[in-house]
Amino acid sequence: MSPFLLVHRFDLRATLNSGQVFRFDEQGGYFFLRVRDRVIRLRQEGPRLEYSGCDEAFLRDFFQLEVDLEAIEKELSLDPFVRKAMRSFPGLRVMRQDPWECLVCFICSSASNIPRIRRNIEGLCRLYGHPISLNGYQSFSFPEPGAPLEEEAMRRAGLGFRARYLAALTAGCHRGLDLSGLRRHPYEQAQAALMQLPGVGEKIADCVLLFSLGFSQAFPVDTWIKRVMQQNYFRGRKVSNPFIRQRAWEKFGLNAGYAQQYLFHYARMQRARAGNVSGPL
DNA sequence: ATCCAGGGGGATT
DNA sequence: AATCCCCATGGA
Repeated sequence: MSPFLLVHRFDLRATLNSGQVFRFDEQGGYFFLRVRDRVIRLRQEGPRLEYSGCDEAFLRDFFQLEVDLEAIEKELSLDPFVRKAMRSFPGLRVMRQDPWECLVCFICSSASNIPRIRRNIEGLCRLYGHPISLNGYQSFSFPEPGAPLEEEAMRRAGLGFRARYLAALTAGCHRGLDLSGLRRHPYEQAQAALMQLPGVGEKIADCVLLFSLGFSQAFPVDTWIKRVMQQNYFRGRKVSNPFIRQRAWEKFGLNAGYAQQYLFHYARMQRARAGNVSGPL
């Protein structure tokens, strides 16, 4: 019998499916999630979150279970559209991932789509990780920060032009960058530091800032968010990403990242209902 | 600021 | 089967 944790306002399925993580599967009623060098098995029934492969402290941190979503909803509910999105997925949480893993995964996500991102990341783990397993579920660990990522091998694994970025990331002087240390910097500085890395522009930097470094004001603008923002806050006009981010901060302030996550998931779920399950990221 | 390469997948014809 | 479309980054 696995241990369990009582959770409040947490929706495991919505959270995992909200585009923050790629390394998970559902099998036999369980989610199998891979984080760094371990497999974690999870199942939620109402407030009961059953887990194995990790401890309770890990889950509380990883899924940010202490964050008061009700307070965030109260603030964001001034906006009717975000309120609707929030109420559709009340337990969707912004996670706190390992910064290195998050960075590499989102470099892989560049100009791609979810099925391919997942394949590419699995390929990386197969190349540079080691076998890991839990309860018969087998997988590979995530490459360590010092792994000798090699462009040609990654190209053969289907990473495309992202292979060059990843190779440069480990080959260059970038290895000295203390990712976790960025947490203590102001948002703009942390973002600028990430954007110095190969293959990291504004959007991917914001993903890393929001999903792994605790910057709740980060507002990654991808095409889905762009569409939603233009429709709802610019009367359908085409506007540049800087304007979108500016409007997001005016409307959502430090909760912009949460607003982004609900809007993104809501938009994708609506699209899924219309027929297309796996959209671009 | 604007245009475009780049690469593979999905949708469309 | 050929063609169009998509997309974050980076460089012109």
